[in-house]
Amino acid sequence: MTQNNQKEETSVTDTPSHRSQQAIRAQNQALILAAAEEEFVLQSYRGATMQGIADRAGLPKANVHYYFKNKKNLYMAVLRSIIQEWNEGLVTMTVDSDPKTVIEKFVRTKLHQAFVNPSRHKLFAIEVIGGAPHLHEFMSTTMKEWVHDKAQVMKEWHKQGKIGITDPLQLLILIWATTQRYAEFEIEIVGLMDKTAYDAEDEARAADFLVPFILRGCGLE
Amino acid sequence: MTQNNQKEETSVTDTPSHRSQQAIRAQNQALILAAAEEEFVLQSYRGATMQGIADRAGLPKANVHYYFKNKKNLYMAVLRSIIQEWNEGLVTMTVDSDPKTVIEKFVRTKLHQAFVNPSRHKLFAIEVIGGAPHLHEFMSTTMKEWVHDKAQVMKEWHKQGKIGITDPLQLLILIWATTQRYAEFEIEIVGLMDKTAYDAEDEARAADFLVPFILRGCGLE
DNA sequence: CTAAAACCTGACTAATTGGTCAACTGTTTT
DNA sequence: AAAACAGTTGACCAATTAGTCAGGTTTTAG
Repeated sequence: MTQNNQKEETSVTDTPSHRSQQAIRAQNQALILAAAEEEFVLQSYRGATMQGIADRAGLPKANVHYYFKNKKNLYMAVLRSIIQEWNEGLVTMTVDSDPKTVIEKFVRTKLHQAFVNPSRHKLFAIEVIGGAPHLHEFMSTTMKEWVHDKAQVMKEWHKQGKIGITDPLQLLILIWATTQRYAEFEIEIVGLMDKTAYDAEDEARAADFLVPFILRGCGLE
Repeated sequence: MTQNNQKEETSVTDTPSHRSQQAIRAQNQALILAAAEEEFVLQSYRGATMQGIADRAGLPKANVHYYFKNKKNLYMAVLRSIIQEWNEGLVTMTVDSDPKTVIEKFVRTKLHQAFVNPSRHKLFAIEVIGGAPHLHEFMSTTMKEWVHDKAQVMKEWHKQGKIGITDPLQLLILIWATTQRYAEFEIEIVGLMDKTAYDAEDEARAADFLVPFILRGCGLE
């Protein structure tokens, strides 16, 4: 498509002639962020075009620039919303918690996030695979603290004989890998299942496999 | 960098004044493929530039076009070499095999490949995450056949009570996810270990964790 | 030795695309 | 009501980059 600033489709809800500027801002920003998320996943940073994002959002390109100064800015905004979700998926885990309960909850939470919002996980993965140039700060602060904290707890569990894992970091890596995989490799997995998209039971099927598998792996149950 | 066709660095081995055309072709193609692999991983398809690949290979851009007609062609050539490695990592697995031995071998092989050649795994992952537009054929033929074949074997194992897994596809997904993760998320994992690169023992550490964990998960040992 | 074939490359071009801007419309405030 | 402010947008520009090509050099075959 050539540089073409046509507005092809007004937003889903037919726009009333009077909208508060608050509402306009919020709606348009959300619209653009969602469009950008999809576009960045599909085309990755350099491949995504501002025009493409604008088209997907149903807005002219110049309007996208009005809300997000430039491409990098928009990309960072998308990443920020992903990090926010990551923070919400955290499970409370103390020395006194029951390992089995906590691990099961953690696996189910992460798996649910993966099925509900695969695009975000894909984008996060692409960023990390490409060297995480925009996530260094997050990974070396928030994430590292959380990991070290939880590793400490799990080491204590092991000392108390509650769990058969000596290297908690490896376990965290495994849990992330196995849960997020369903989002990241959606196309492959769905293809191997001879479908074109996950159906309603696939999350449950994955959970029913993963939870007992991981608990057995940890020497629980 | 502006469009600049300078040759900055002759290839590693000081070029003898006489080289057979066979040798020239082989060496340059290999040089370009390796450079392209790195560049495509770091910048992803659209972000990678022919100039960047040429620079990395130490050749002028026009020379890259001489060996690989165009960018897509070069990208496909890189993918083809990745698929080739995938095919080499296959483990023979029949109904009469010992599940424990086979699974351990499979995990170790995949893990080794991940540590030895992380770039390829990263590129493969980026391709799949982005919807596998160039891998459809491979995934719907070679890969699918292999998976269905192995799933059949594992189902038979389960029937004979040799293994505690009812859904072999889920197990394959888990093994791929956990082994390849060390390549794909190298930066994250290395960062969480407070290093800048894997050291000599990291592959062994991962194997020592993964192999028993997965075997326990399968109800073996 | 010579002609053909293969290889090499600097300079150029056409297309794409991030970003700007000035003029405009609609909303809020006083 | 009218000034000030926020949102909208088509048209434009400068930078980047895939791909071409003509004329060169080196290797090979006869």
